Amino acid sequence: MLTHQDVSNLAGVIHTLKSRLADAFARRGIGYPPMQLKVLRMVSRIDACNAQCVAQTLDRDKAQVTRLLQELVNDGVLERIPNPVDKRSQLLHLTEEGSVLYQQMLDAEQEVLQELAGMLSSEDQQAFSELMARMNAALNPVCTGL
Amino acid sequence: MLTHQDVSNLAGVIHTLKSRLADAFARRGIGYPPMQLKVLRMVSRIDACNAQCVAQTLDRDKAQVTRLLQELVNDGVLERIPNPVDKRSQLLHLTEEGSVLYQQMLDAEQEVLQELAGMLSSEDQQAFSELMARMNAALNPVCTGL
DNA sequence: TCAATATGTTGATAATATCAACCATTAAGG
DNA sequence: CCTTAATGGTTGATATTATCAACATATTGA
Repeated sequence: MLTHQDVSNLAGVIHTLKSRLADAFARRGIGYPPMQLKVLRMVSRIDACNAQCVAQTLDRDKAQVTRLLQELVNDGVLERIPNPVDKRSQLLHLTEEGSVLYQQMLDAEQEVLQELAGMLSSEDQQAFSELMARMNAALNPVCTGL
Repeated sequence: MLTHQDVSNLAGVIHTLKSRLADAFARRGIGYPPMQLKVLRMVSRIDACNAQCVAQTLDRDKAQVTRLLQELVNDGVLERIPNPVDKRSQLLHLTEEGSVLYQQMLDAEQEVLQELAGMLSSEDQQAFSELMARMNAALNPVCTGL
């Protein structure tokens, strides 16, 4: 039986992790909010990634994604290159500056993950990992495995 | 070993559940966002609840909580009654109208929880429940058990 | 070709969150 | 007591995340 309490606990965990990630960004002088890490991760992992890919895999509105990408492009973190096979879209990729930033964000994230891992036995970590994969795959098939 | 993927999956689950809860609210004509369910739950569960209690148990900024409560009080969902032992704070409680609304929200939430539960074996549900309780207790000691 | 669809942008606005300044009350220590 | 610090709450300003509708352009498919 699942109860609201389980979901509240889940939300509480995310709430805390997000806030700690923002702190870890701030400590490193990273001037972006946590969402931009998700965006950069998609851009860096998806081959021939365009805005539509980002929106779909993150399950976010395309208008929101447009604006997130615009900020990163304006700042020189991402570049848009014309898509040879579709003039409507552009392919996204990290600039050199963007790669450095992305790595800093990953370091910050790693720090937070370590903290979290330190609170759980390795059995719990294992169970958590498998459960989340199953749950997310069931709820959100598009977003899995990136 | 915990990875970003685990946390991304966790976040994806919450993202989807929140959006489904908003839909379930809309289907019932509930004109409040999901956050207000959290607020009403705290008010209804905490004995002699004031704004400070809500802020602390939800781990939200007190300014945010002030505004959430204000909307509910203006709409007649909540009442503030003077706290006899502290003139700075007021005790919050649901009006009759508020109790009806709260129950509708719980019904909507139950609908979403059923959907989620339908995707998991009862072993997974059990494991999930225990794991979330442990993780949230570790990360966020104040918020547990409400 | 022409209609439907896909990609992306823009405008408007809602929902969630953070921070600092401030007021009134209470608590704590001299 | 009296002063100072801490607590509970409000307000203003702003950032972050999210949603919806309208639009422009390009692609696809009948």
